[in-house]
Amino acid sequence: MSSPVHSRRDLPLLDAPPVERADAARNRQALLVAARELIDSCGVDAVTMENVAARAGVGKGTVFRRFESREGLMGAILNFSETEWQAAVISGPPPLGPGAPPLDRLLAFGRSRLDTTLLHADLIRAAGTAGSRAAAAYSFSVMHVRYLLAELGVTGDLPLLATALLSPMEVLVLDHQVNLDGLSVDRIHDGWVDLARRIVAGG
Amino acid sequence: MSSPVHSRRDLPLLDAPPVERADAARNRQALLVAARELIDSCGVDAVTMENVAARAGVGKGTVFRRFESREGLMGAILNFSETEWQAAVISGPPPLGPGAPPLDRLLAFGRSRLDTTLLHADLIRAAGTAGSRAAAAYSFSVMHVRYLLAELGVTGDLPLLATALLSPMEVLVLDHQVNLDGLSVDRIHDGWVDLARRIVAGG
DNA sequence: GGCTAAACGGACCCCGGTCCGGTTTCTATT
DNA sequence: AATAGAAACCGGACCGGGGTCCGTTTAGCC
Repeated sequence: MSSPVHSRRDLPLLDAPPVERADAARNRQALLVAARELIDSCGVDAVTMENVAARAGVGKGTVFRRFESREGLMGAILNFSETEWQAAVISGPPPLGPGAPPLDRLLAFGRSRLDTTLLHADLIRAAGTAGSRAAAAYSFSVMHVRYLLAELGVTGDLPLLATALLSPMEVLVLDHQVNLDGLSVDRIHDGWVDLARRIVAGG
Repeated sequence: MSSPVHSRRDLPLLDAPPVERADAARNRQALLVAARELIDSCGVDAVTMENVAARAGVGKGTVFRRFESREGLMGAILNFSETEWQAAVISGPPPLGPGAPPLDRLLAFGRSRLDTTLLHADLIRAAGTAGSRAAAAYSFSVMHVRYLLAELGVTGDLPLLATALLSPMEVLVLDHQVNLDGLSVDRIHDGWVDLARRIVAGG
């Protein structure tokens, strides 16, 4: 059935992606680069699956095989940008990073997340479900806020309280407030700080 | 230039919709009915602009002229369902309607909004921007919560606090919690009550 | 070099959205 | 009441883009 000697590929070791073929990996890179360039030069709307494919010199089918859907592609690009931010939260300088008191960290997190969301608004919107939530970014935020709340001695259903702090930062909500209600970013931020204060003070 | 006697149509009286022609109104009705039937029998996904048009016995262009877009059509249908709910909030029996203490009303509002959102989840999602927000439904909710908060003596940026209470009820958030995180509706509700408590207690 | 599993590509389908020439409704006028 | 004219409406051909499919090619392994 099989030889007594196994090459390294024989044990999947439970790695979810069972290794990607070289050409596949090359194309994935090329596609990400092509998409990024398109976004930078012509905006998110110019990112057509056919455009991206053509620019990367591959067929349309390949884009879908690598990224599942347009949203998936956007999600992948977004993830790249967000990783940087996550690093700043995990190991950057205080007060966003570790080293400052929990409350300072929480407030810094709020401001930072607010700015980042607005900065990537187009991308997040285009990434749909794979955008703010589901993707790594969201789980990470929940985890982090939850941790800070615990650190602050807040008791209760922490995951839900974290959601309460995070959901007002959803693109949809922010978009509405900024573009339709005409609220300033500063005011929104102040509101969020107040919300955090009330939640923390609640014990 | 014009006769000294004016028929009633001569003064627009600032009515936004300058009156709809009879056939147009008839088609609008027919289209709404057709769409509703399609949703009830085959689900939201079966609501194709062409399907709806065919079932209503009109051309595709007509659907777009009446409802602007698919999202617009969904929004129109949704609005219909939501009107009922709004009536219950404004003038229904307590504690949801008037007559109960503000806190009771607020909590009843939370539960009711939660259930309603989940009930119409498909529709709200399909209505996109015209769904939970922008549409009448959203502004109404903000206004109502704001009013109840004022009644409860809460001070601060009331519109933002209202948003803080409303944004955890967005379909996107709820969907994620229920379908991905596997949270029960009751737990989400309890969490919301706790959130309301903290916000009100904050003064 | 030969074999298999995976990747490739582009033709194809479906649906949302646009457009414009023909038709219907409404009002004013006789 | 009949009619003329214009504004509004109608329909369906048309377009672009997301997503699927399958016959063909290629990378990786023996």
